[in-house]
Amino acid sequence: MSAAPVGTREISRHAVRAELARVAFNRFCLTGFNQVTFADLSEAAGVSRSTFLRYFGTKEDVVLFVFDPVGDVITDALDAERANQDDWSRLRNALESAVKFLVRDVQELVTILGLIEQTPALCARLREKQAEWRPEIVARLQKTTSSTDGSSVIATVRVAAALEILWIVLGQWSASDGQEDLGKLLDAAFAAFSTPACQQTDAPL
Amino acid sequence: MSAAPVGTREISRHAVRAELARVAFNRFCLTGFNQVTFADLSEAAGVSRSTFLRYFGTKEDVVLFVFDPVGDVITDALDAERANQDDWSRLRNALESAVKFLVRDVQELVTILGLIEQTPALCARLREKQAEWRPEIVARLQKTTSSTDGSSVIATVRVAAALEILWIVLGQWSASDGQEDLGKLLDAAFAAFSTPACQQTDAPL
DNA sequence: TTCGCGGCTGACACTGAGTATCAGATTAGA
DNA sequence: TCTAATCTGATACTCAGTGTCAGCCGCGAA
Repeated sequence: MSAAPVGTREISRHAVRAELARVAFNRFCLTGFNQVTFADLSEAAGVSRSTFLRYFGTKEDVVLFVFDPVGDVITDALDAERANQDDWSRLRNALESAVKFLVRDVQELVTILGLIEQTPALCARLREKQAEWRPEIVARLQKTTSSTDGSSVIATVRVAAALEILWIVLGQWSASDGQEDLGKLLDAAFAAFSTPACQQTDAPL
Repeated sequence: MSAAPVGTREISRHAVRAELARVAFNRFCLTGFNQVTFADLSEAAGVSRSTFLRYFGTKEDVVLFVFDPVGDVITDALDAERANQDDWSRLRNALESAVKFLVRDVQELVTILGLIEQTPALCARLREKQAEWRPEIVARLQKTTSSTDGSSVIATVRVAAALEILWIVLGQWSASDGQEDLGKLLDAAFAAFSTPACQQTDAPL
């Protein structure tokens, strides 16, 4: 599914990319995203500025390229779901797949999320990626649904809401230093739609 | 509430800003946002590049500054709501205030939304503004609520979902060239949360 | 009216992101 | 081993955005 490196060239490229990102990430955390230039990064990594820029189109991508597969992860998980569940359950479970994919090293993810949170440019770019994922996810959510309607406002809104939950939950989780259980956080977040929406805003939990 | 120009200096500044934006907007629509440079804009407007940049910090703001008051409009509308309504109703009505504020000239707004839609940089910046509004809106939504809980996941999710609806509805509306009724579109969008969330994704409408 | 002050303007210089090109080194694969 | 594709570093370029500075304009006080 997600760009399995097949040729030796691809393997090499993938490895170099990871190493460059690793070196750069330390600099970003140390000095701050905006303060670090491509000249700094290339020097620290021991390659030319040209080469560094060839691996990452923009400075934001140096940090955010790890999120690229998330869109596919969600759509695939949505397909794997048994279709006789309601939209919210399917989305919740798809989101669980997404966070499972992201949480390989807890400490690393917490650090990345912290860096993103305090850097508006990174937040913005991440939102862009999120917007790119949405159409495909909407299509998959509707595909297994009986009637395929042309105007899919409802599905679009639900997917958009679910993707918002993804970042809200990850924010909560990283604020707790990765201690809280992501499954429970997802449940608590989705409760915003299942609870009777009375003026009582708080979760029973 | 929203920056009423008081001194003569403020009035002048406001007027110049509007005129510069007007001239620039034509260029953007004609040539495309990314193709137009500040040099082009300043020449077209008859001022120096320095002056133009003093009125708008970034090229994105030349287009998007009209959305700046929306955050305040929503929070104010939320306060004005009778508190004995449920969260979704209050948010829906607050959003109606927002779209009413935005729709002064239908054709103009449709054009702006079209320009934004086909320019990733503008989408991203608009999302940033949206994220800036959120905390204050969440606070207002909870303020009039009986128990003020510290962890406000539910309220945050609901506000995030509502703000997503804002752009989804505006997108739908501008796709119909401003023909469709925004109130009905809002209702249809919020139905994503009120309908029983069965696998039937489509709106009864 | 004249003076002085604060803000506006244009000109200029500068940093840094991102694009494009090119010659030479390297490597995959026949 | 040979060839062609690819990678690399160097260089030059455009443009966004920041900062500075001297001159100008309008406004209030003397």
